[in-house]
Parts: sequence; structure tokens; C-alpha cells
Amino acid sequence: MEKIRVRFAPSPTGYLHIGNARTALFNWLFARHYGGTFILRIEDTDTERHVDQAEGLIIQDLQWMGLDWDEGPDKGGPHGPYRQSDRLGIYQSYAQKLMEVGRAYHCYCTPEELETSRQKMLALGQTPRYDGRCLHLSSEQKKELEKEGRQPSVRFRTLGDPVLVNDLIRGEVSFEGQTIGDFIILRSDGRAAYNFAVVIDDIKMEITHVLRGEDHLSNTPRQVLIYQALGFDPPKFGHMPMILGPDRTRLSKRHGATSVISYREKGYLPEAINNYLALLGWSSPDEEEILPREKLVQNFTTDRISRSAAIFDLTKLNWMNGHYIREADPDRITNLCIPFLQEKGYLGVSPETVPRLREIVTSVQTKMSYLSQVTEHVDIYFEEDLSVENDSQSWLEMPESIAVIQALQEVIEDSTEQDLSDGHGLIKRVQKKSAQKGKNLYMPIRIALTGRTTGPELVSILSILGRDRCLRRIAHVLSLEKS
RNA sequence: GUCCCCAUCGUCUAGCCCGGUCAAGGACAUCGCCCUUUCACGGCGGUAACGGGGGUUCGAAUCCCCCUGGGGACGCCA
Repeated sequence: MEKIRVRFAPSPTGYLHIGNARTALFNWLFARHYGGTFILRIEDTDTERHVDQAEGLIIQDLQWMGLDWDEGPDKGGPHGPYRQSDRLGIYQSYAQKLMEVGRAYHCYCTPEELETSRQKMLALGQTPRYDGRCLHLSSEQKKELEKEGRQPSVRFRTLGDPVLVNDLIRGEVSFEGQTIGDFIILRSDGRAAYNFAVVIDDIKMEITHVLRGEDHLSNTPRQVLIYQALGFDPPKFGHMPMILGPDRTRLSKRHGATSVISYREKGYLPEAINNYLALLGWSSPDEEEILPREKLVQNFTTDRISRSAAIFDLTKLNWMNGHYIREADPDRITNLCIPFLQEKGYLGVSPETVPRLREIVTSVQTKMSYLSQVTEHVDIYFEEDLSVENDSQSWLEMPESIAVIQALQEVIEDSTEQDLSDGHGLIKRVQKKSAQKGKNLYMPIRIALTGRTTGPELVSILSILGRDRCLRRIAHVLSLEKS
């Protein structure tokens, strides 16, 4: 069997988008499953939309996701260069070849002229397509147009025959030849247009499989035509279902966070992003949903990619991320939470000055869907002035509760710091002293220490807070009662 | 408008290719119960879907056609 070679070809116009991330992931999984080669190629022929930092950001995101490539602009390889802007000469020589065999020609139309003709056809209810007016220009006419200052672009010449695309996911798809107009392969400034550059690159880089979004399906016949005109076999195509927003339109900024980096910054784990994205348009043959990356690699085949578009469901991502957080090593989670705690000002000058940081974070590890939520849960350890919430208030109106809190105060006063780390023993003593048990015992303690009816386990709170802060809070709550 | 793709619970999906084992399975969400000093986690259970209409067939979620609905493409963007 031939060695599989696939590529991910982003254009550096911004952050790595969730949809592109899934494309990258599927290609990577496919390559790794079959022991093939995964190539990163930068499609930067669009100088207008080019963003300087974008390539680096995209590379960072891919690395964060753990999608490593075997050939690419940063590491080279036998089929480089891997940036389209460095390959312009290659495209031009192939365009020249097409001109020589009569499958491409100069077009002198201006973008404005093309736009008006497009509008006209649209108004007539026709498929907008180039009318071929420059195909039969004589050399005199060309000279005239060039005198006007027009720089020609190069158009591929279509023949009107239907085009068959054999798609791994969709099966045979046929396109009417008449609906495909002659399209531009080289712009008037000499840069290659997308449909041309991809084909040339995929040929030169010996790409065997092209897995991409369904939005590219209707481009495919154009590309197939180029392969045929050049005498090459097209690679195998697989057009993956789109990812849509909750309103069933293409996922975009107005649906909220759509860049990988925004999820990273909110504290999503790469394994959760990978796992969730894998399930958008693909399912495992064993029907499992929690799939670590090795399992993903092992189970991934294109025949289990679905055909219908999928809606990006943040709720399920949150569940899955929460799952991976719970499963993760506490030290790792602690480290990942530090930036959020610092930003909130909880860590002072340096994380090391906060004792028991690990216990603090792990005491709330089961409660988070994403790591930035850590601050909402650990405020009880850091905020000095804790207000008493409404539903806690009614507990404080009961004399029994106050008695428990007073008992707690006395017990802690008689305790050492060491005793505080043995919360069970300490609470037992409060129980004896106050003669309360169950909720009536624990709720007042919780409220005295945190001002709330919900939170981490009491024993963690006791030991994390320590003797002094416990006493301060108890005194505070009791003083509220008296006033 | 034209071309192309798609159509199973609210959402992601299994099943469809090779029709009967599907009174349609799982997951998220939701509801209830249990566990539990609280919340969360976890466990158990419930509600919930084959878009519509025609065929073919003894039998259709599965095959065919039409309709409807959704998406994509139609650029000197990728």
C-alpha cells in the first residue's frame, strides 16, 4: 500500500479556528493511524488578508493540541518550501505549461468588469460564470488592452464536460460541466489563486489524501480539471461535514469563542478539545466517547466520518473538559490554575508564598468545567471579608446554630494549628460540646467559616484556613449576630 | 437564481452500504431517586427522535422517487 501523505494547509489570516482545528486533527489522526506523513503547509498567497503574527499563533495552537507534523515551514522536508509565498515560481511554470497546451489563457478583464457581469447573470437567474470573452483575443487586441495599462491574469480553460469526484465520505459526486466557468489560476500580479496553488502543491508534495471541510466540495471539480489537464491523478478526497453554530449557520465569531486560543485561555485542556472535536463528525466503532488520543489514533478511519453538519455544543464540551479536569493529575491542574489565581490577585507576589496551594485547588477540582472557574470556588480561602449569603442567613437566626458556632470557637481556641488539619476530630469535639449533629452541626460550621451553604469539604476548609483565620471569621459572624 | 451536499431524541451520534435481531441503542442536557454534613463528583431510573408523501417488498430508519427543510459553492478569498 502506498505511503499515506496528508496535509493541513491553513492560511495565516488570524487565530486557529475551531473548524480548522478539527480539520487538522482529522488529518493528523488519519496520518498517525496509518503510519503516514502529516505535512503543515502555509497558504499565504493572499497578501491583503495576511496577518504577520498568525503563522506563529497557528503553530502554537497546533503544538498545544499535540498535533505534530513531519514536514513543514519550521522544520523543512524533502518537498519544500512549505510556504506558498515561497513557491510562486513553481506555480508560474505550471501555468505556463497549461498555456502552451491551450488549457489556459490571458484574461484582461478588470475586477470591476467581472463584478458587473456577475451581477447581470445573477439578475437573469443564471449561475454567475465567466463568459470566456478573453479566450479568443487576437494578439493585436491584447496589445491594445496592455496599452491601456491592463495586466492580464491567467485563466484555466474549461471544456464543459461533466466532472466526477470520488469522495471518501460522500461517494461519487458529479458536477455539470457547464456550470463551471473558466477560472483564474494566476492573478494579474503573478500570484497563484487558491484552486491552482493547492493542486500544484498537492502534486509536488505527493499528497495522497485530502481531508477538508465540505465547503470545499464545490471547488473540487475545478481542481480535478487541473489535475487532468496536467496529466496527474487526483488524490483521494474526503469532504467532512461542516461545524455549525446553535443557529445552524456556519460557526463564526458571532457564536462566541471560535478560536482554539480562546478555549486554551479559559482553561480547557487539550485532550478535551481533541476528544470533543473528534466526536464532531466522527464516531468510534466501539461507541465510546471518552477517547484518549492513543485510542483516537487507533480507532480513526474515514469510513466512520459522518455526512451531516454538526452543531458545536459548548455544554457537552464543558462536560467533557470537566471530566478531564477531574481525571487529571492534581499537580498539573494546580499549575494550570496559577495564572487565573494570579490574575485575580489571590497569589500575591508569587505562588510559592501561598501555602497549601495544591490542597486549595484540589479541594475544588470536581467542581470546574474549565479552569478559569477556579477563582469562583476558591474565593472562600482568599477573600478577607466574606459576606453571609441570603440562604445562609436563615441558619444564623436559629439559636442552635449560634450555639454550634460558639462551641466551634471554643474548640478552635483550645486547638493547635496541628489540630486544625484533623478536621474530623475537631468537628467531633464541637459535636460533643454543642450536642448537635448532621446538618444542624455542619451547616452552622460551614456558614461561620465561608458565609455559604455550599463549598468544598469542611475538613479541607478547616485545614486550609488555619487557626487564626477560622477564629477571625467566627468572631465576625458572631458579631453580626449580636448587632 | 443555478449547481452541489445533507436530513434518527433539544444537541452529538449508533443503526443505513449487506431490509426482518430496532416496540430505534449510547452520550450531553433535562427531570426524579440514591450516595453524601453542603455543593460537586459518582450510581440508578424517567421524558425525548427515524421531516412529509409516494413507491418497491411478506416486511423499510434502512432501497428508489418527489416535496419540504437545512447547509455549502458560485471571488484576481482561502
